[in-house]
Amino acid sequence: MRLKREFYQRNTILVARDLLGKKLVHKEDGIHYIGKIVETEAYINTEDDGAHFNKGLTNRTRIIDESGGHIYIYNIYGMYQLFNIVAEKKGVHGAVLIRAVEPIEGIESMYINRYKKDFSSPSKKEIINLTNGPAKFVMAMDISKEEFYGADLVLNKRLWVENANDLQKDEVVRSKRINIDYAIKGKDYLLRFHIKDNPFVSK
DNA sequence: CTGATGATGTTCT
DNA sequence: GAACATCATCAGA
Repeated sequence: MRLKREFYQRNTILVARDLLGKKLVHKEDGIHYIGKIVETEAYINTEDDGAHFNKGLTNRTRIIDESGGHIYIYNIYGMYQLFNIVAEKKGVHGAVLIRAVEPIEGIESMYINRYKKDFSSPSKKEIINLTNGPAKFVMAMDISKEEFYGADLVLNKRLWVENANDLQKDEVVRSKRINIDYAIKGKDYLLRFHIKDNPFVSK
């Protein structure tokens, strides 16, 4: 079952935590990419200098105003795209960055997308490196800004999040977010969540 | 294994 | 013109 609107239209921090263990699905030309979400970060509001939208929306961030379940993808460092899920009700601003997934299905295609070579005798290191970072899994699962900026995970035919059983409380680790040293208010907020001991969590 | 560095271009000031 | 929610690669231990 895909997650419904109600899941996304909640407090951003709860959405970030509860996305752990759920499965991101992208269907494309007969290829079925599935990745289990193992690491997320919440970006909240005007009290959070780390959030792109803390001083109001711009053309880049306009979709954050939409209801929870929409997709916010943006370019970073000229060459990468990062994947976020909008949270909260329409008009309330919050988003969850997906930082890493564990490959479940479509691994062979992910391998070709990442390394541009045939899938034969891959090393364990190469498999871990497929999806253990926010730009890496986007490349592996062939998700693009052009195609999915503003898409709705509740309704979209080719991209959604599949429900899964809740994790045990002791499987979830909460910590500070990564690479937002520039944020004055928000740098030390504990808004990063990951699955304990999962090898695909980013370094 | 670790840490340092360069790539690269959109967005915002 | 600067900043940037990153990654691949390389040098050194």
